[in-house]
Amino acid sequence: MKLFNTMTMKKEDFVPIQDGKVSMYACGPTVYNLIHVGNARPIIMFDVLRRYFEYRGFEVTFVQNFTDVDDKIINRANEEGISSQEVAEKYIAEYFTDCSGLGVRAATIHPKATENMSEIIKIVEKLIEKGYAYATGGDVYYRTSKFGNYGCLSHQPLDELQAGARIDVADVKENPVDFALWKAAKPGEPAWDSPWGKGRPGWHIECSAMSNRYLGETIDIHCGGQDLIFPHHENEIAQSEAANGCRFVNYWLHNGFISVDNKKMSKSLNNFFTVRDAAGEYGYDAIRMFMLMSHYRSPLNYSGEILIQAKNALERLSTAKANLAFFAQNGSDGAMTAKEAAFVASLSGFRERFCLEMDDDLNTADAVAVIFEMVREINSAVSPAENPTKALALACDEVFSELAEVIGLPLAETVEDASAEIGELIAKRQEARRAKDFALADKIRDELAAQGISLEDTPQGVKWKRS
RNA sequence: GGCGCCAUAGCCAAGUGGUAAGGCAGUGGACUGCAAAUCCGCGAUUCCCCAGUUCAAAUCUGGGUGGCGCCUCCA
Repeated sequence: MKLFNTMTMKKEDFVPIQDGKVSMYACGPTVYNLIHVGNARPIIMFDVLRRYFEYRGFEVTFVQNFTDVDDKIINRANEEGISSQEVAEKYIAEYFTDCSGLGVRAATIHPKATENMSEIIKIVEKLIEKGYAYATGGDVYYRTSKFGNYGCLSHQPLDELQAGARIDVADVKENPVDFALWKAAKPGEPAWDSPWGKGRPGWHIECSAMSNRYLGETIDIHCGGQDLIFPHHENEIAQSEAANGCRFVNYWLHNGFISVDNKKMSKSLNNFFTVRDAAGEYGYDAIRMFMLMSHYRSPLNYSGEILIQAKNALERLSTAKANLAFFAQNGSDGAMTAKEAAFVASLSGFRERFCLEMDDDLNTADAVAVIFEMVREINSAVSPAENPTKALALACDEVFSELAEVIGLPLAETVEDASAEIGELIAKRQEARRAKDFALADKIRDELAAQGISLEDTPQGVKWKRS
């Protein structure tokens, strides 16, 4: 499997540290708000990566943290007159609600910054001991000039960063690029005891601490959005590698941005759409499909129109799935015909192509295309005209479901039994059709449509579904 | 100023040297009482522009144009 590594700017063959195992760390949300569609991209795409590794037989340990102490959380808490912890708990719950809707599985471990204070303090102490950090007035800063590789991930030399860095008035830092590891407590803020007095961790140290604690000194994959490359991931490298004296991460993966009218979707530009709102209008499934239909590193422009396109595309796949479920129940009995068996055998070609695409830096756009091509053939083979066996429908569904599950394709659930009331209306309409009373038949169809139930007349009888 | 990304049909989007996947929308046909769904067919002589390398370029090189991102919290 090849993955594009931001560190080397190349697609590289993935070689795990331990055979058959993958350790992954993703920077999770700062929990002070509902997530927006841009935030959803890494959440969805790295969920796909994790699923694909598992599909290929790897045992994956996936850690995603919650940043539950931060300026923004504190501000929010002050606005609402509740504690930071209450804000964090509320938005962690909201986060899981959205993830669940998006078909994103919970990580193996979801650690919180506030539950890792002793780990954080330990690393800061180690950095001070080794000369990579200095304490001043209750704050602790990282000494970037001491870390020779600073800038390696963002491919920016330290002097260029210095030229561009903001310099605060009366800054206590040795170098404008130095960043806070520990911040002295201000009145009214949540604070923890430390060797430097009461305070709280800086913005970057928690990820180094939690990655180290739950996954070890060197991990296989660290992922996140491209905007985390600098400074967040750069700083994590500086912290972890200086503290441990070894490589921090083997593969750095970064997703492209979602934009709106070609401007990056972001909270600061206030041009964002929350996942909650977008899902309310188009459905969570449309959001996931929207992401799956392009490559994770490509820029992607968000619009209502494109979510509708994604929703319609998904509908085609759901219809196919429902068709298979129908024939699994209503197909003919007995073993598959020779022709059917040959068709089922041919489906393995789609599975192979799907894997080739996924192996190529997680090309979900092509993987989805492979599924569409497979579905077209399945629709031909498992159609009323072919009088398919139940066995064929089941065999096709097995392959289809297998591939759909790998990328978490959100397919609508299958046939449910019609309620007595609906069944009666369908029967009444069939009677009218037999009597050539099409006006009545159409009237009943319209009535059902008004209830969100659409009918299809097939040689095998009437099929219905909720639209 | 430094670093980097993007430009493919009406819309979305793969493809990074061998002659343009897939989806949405549209449209013609089959099927249907009519629909819906499905299936079959149709749509880029061409991949922002110009020059170059090559037997061969959307793909490589150079130069332009347009758009975006990071360098400050940000997925």
